[in-house]
Amino acid sequence: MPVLAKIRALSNETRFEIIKLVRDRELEAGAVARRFKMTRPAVSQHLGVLREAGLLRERRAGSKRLYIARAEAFDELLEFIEGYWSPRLRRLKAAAEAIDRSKVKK
Amino acid sequence: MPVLAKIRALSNETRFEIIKLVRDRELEAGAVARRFKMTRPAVSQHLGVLREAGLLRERRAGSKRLYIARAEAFDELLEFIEGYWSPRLRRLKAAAEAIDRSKVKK
DNA sequence: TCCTGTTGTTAGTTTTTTCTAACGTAAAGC
DNA sequence: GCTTTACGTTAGAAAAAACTAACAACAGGA
Repeated sequence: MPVLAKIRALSNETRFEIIKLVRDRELEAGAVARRFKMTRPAVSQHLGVLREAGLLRERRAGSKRLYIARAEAFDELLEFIEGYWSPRLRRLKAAAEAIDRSKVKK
Repeated sequence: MPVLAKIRALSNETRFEIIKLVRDRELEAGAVARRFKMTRPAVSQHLGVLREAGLLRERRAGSKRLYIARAEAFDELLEFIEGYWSPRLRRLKAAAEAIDRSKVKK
């Protein structure tokens, strides 16, 4: 599942809030829906988008469906940003050290 | 500048690619535009969205405009995800240790 | 079996985003 | 001053996303 799909899924305010709700506890679909002003089917679709992007894990218990954030997804996001950013940090650090060396030579 | 605005800005494929282009070097607007199939004004608008969200720094040099990724923005993104995720990790770790202790007692 | 509670799915509308085409601005070179 | 180069901005069309209303599925009792 590509990283961009995860970012896209998080880019909607409702979904962004849902993710906060299910960070460290399972919550049933209805309980999630009750937190928002919009209709329950609308929230259900948002849950579908988050699940499709791999950000949510769905578990069925009787007629209920329980949702919770998927650890792997957030690790992947973290690694992506670190991977994107750290090469630049290394480059800046190397540049700073090169400047230091030239100052010492003077 | 809120984190959600940054995520929204990154959620578009073109903008996602632009950010990669200007990670560790300044690039003029035209050079960025030439990399994409769409018209130059369209890319200019994308640059505007990224700048507005705080992901890009704009510098004027004569009639040219140079863009490069803003370090602070990505640090903020990194901190946000870490801040969102680490409490859960702590909780899971504590739970695992509690189980270990109960096993030892047995 | 019939009814209720819990949920997803689909059709269709509204809203938002993305794009192009045309125009405006400002610096640089002649 | 005139022209060219390098851009941004605006208006409006096209495409995508988000929503509601109506319907379908399915488990769990009475």
